[in-house]
Amino acid sequence: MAGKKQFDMDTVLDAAMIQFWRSGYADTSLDDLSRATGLNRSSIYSSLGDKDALFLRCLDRYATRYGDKFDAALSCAAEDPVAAVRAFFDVTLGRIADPAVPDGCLMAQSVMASPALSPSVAEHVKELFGLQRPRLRAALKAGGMSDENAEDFAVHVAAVNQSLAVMGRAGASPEQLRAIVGVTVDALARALRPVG
Amino acid sequence: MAGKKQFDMDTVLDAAMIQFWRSGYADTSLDDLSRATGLNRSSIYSSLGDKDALFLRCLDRYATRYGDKFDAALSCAAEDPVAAVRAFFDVTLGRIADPAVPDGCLMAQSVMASPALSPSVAEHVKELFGLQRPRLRAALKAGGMSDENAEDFAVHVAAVNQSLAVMGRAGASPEQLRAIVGVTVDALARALRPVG
DNA sequence: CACGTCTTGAACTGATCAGTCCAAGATGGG
DNA sequence: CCCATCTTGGACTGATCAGTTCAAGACGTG
Repeated sequence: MAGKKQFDMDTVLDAAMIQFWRSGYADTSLDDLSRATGLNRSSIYSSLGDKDALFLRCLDRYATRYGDKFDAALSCAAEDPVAAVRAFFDVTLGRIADPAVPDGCLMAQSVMASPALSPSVAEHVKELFGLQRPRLRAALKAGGMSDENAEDFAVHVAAVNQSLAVMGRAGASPEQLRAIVGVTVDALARALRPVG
Repeated sequence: MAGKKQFDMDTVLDAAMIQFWRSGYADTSLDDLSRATGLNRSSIYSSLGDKDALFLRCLDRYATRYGDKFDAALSCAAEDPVAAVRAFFDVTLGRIADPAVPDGCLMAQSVMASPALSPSVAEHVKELFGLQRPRLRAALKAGGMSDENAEDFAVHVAAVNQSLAVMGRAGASPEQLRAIVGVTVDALARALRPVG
């Protein structure tokens, strides 16, 4: 049973991340994590640290995985900023539609639950959550938007993107989610047109 | 110490509601509720039922209180739908700015945490949460919007309104929250203008 | 003033929580 | 083949959870 690690770290971290994602920090017990990962409690502690440390690793994993996808979606912003934002939203819509992964958004629900988290974890959550806005602002400026408009649209798009997870968990249909982003994309296209 | 009720029901329900609102269902213990309301555990049980029953009463109280404010804000939609939606958002912005009341939104965070709630409570949360969209749709149609546009804007405005609570809890400034709604209000004004 | 009724406070129950500890045993180097 | 090393499983700890029970005692009625 021992002598060599009996598990694949990536598989285990994915399982833990999905567990936190589905149930949130407060409603995920170490028994849940043990069941989800297939690891015993002492293995979790010796390999991954305590619950807070594991949660932080899952948050970082989530932020990196989807952050990379968001960056890729926005990479064409200089040529076609509207298509870039559309692709940005598609990352979230695709994630919501993916049956292999829970509804909702680990970042959004962690932010909402932040008063119940330990202060250092709550701080980290807000930092990761705050990465979205500058990412969008840079893309919109690269797409030729004025500083002021880019600032406003960046925070608006970040807010709408985040709202998709909440609306999805509330039972909104894919069509309704598309309508939500449609209004924003139309407004962006209008704002980017040379003359108002 | 007894013979007559020692407390005011409205005061107690407000205190319980704010406790759930601040910390969420999972992270509010009966000891927390007892401390917040000033009532003993057995008084809570005899007067208000168990934790789920009390939570449902707090949800209804929240939905009614702010639902009435949203209705009042939208009451001028037939004459000036843009001003009505602006007033609608102002209800939420005012609530976020109110220091007497927690950040966030009891409905939004309960929806996000719904997989951890008992099924019947989760159902009720989604029902209450879903009241926002028809309210907005009716107002926009009264303001002269086409059925299709009213449908799309209703779900968009509901999503953006909900996102304000998340963004506020994540640390967004009042100016950023105003920028988020500004994009939506501008898009609405544009959509309502007689000729595109 | 006496008694039935009802609220209240505190102790209690069994379950579950995060975290610790240690013996059992598998592994790989010598 | 043997032994040091490390993972693993399961038992354990003390704290906290939701919910129950019951005696103490304050009120209103007669």
